[in-house]
Amino acid sequence: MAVAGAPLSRSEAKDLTRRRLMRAGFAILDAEGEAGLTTVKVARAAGIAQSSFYVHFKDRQDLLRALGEQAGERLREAMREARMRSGEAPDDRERLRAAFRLPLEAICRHPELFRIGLRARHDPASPLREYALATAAAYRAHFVADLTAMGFPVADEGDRRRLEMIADGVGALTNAMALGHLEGRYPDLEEAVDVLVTFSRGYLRLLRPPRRPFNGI
Amino acid sequence: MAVAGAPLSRSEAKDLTRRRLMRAGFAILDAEGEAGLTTVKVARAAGIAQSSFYVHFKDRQDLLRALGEQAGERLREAMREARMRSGEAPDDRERLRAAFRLPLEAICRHPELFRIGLRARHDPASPLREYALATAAAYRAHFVADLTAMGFPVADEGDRRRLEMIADGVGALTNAMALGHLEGRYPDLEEAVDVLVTFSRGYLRLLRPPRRPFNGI
DNA sequence: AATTTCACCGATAGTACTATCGGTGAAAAA
DNA sequence: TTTTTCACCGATAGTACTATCGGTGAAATT
Repeated sequence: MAVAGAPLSRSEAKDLTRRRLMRAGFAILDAEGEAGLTTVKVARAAGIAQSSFYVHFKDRQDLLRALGEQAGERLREAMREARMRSGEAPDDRERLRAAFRLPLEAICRHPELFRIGLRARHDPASPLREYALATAAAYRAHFVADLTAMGFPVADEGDRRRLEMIADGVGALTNAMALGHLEGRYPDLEEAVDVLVTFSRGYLRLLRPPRRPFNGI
Repeated sequence: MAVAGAPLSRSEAKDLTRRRLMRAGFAILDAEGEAGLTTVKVARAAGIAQSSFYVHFKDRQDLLRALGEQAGERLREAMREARMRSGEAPDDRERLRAAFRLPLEAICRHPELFRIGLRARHDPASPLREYALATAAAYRAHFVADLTAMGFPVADEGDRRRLEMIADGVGALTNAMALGHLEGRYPDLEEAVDVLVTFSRGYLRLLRPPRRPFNGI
């Protein structure tokens, strides 16, 4: 807690208020869904008048847009970092587990962003939808890159599509395991990693010898 | 088209109107999401006055409840039927493919119910949520039963949970493939079946010899 | 034939929210 | 010090929707 009232400049104070609005927006979105996010609620939660909301955002849609953008950025950043770190594992077996564990941990570190994205992805009316789809696409691209680096055959259009489908499947599996963990059904994250490894044995049979050093899945 | 005005009894006419409201409700829910479903729109689409909506449903929530219930019933029924039919295949290989193909086809026969359920499942404020969760649970139970029948080891609590997790994963994979197909990314459903078979090779290694005749996955 | 029932209608009260406007005081600029 | 800027406020017009009410006519019942 602050010792005394900090001497904030005007722009610093405004920035702080905006951040409070964003934080309140995420909390409401997670707890009550998109329909529950009103200018009245978000302003009250941030400690300002409803009308002052419009000092920071053009309208309600503008806030949703900003929330979607930030959520997408943060999740992609977390996923990117997880991918970087999966290369640090000592051996192939641990590297494979890390390639599954780190994204799961990244998701569990931001459960509200994950849930919000999952919801928005399927809602045709959501302004957040485009960001949710972009995040899902980035996730898929991440797995496609990993599998390609590991020597997954991509000779023709059919191979290419199969690769996309498998990457899509790995994403869906990861989401399902993360959701089960967040909902308390799968208390041990390591068991979730086990299951992902089990499924992966199916498609890893398709690999050719790697072209360049193993860097992920 | 009807040759002339059918001589409907009063209760038949009322039933018809109610069905029109339900049909309109599904269409709006699919196209615009839950927030887009208003008594004004659904009544207009069904060709009655907004106030007459309340002759058929207690309130807006009551309609959503009825829609959720019916969507869940229909999807579960379609899935149950698919499961029955997967036993008809000539050999083990075809039986496995049928166990993946038939649920996919069942989903693709009711794309709007599938999308509505997918959305509601993640929305904390949705009255449809309970039905979506029930459908997902039934789906999981279906796969659990199949795997158990095939000889999946269930010695302790850990085995049991792993089985649940794998069933959960198979459901997530099926949904992902169905969604990709409905969105036009995976035009050939047979390729989606291929991918599901590929993933299944991972967990089928865990099987013990089947206790009773193969009846599914 | 007389009476009752009821699906439907238009009108409207009530509610919740969005977005705008003019005013205020303290920070920032002059 | 004087002037300007601007984040914030309360008030409120406007919008969209929910749910109720009394009335109506044709079907159903008597």
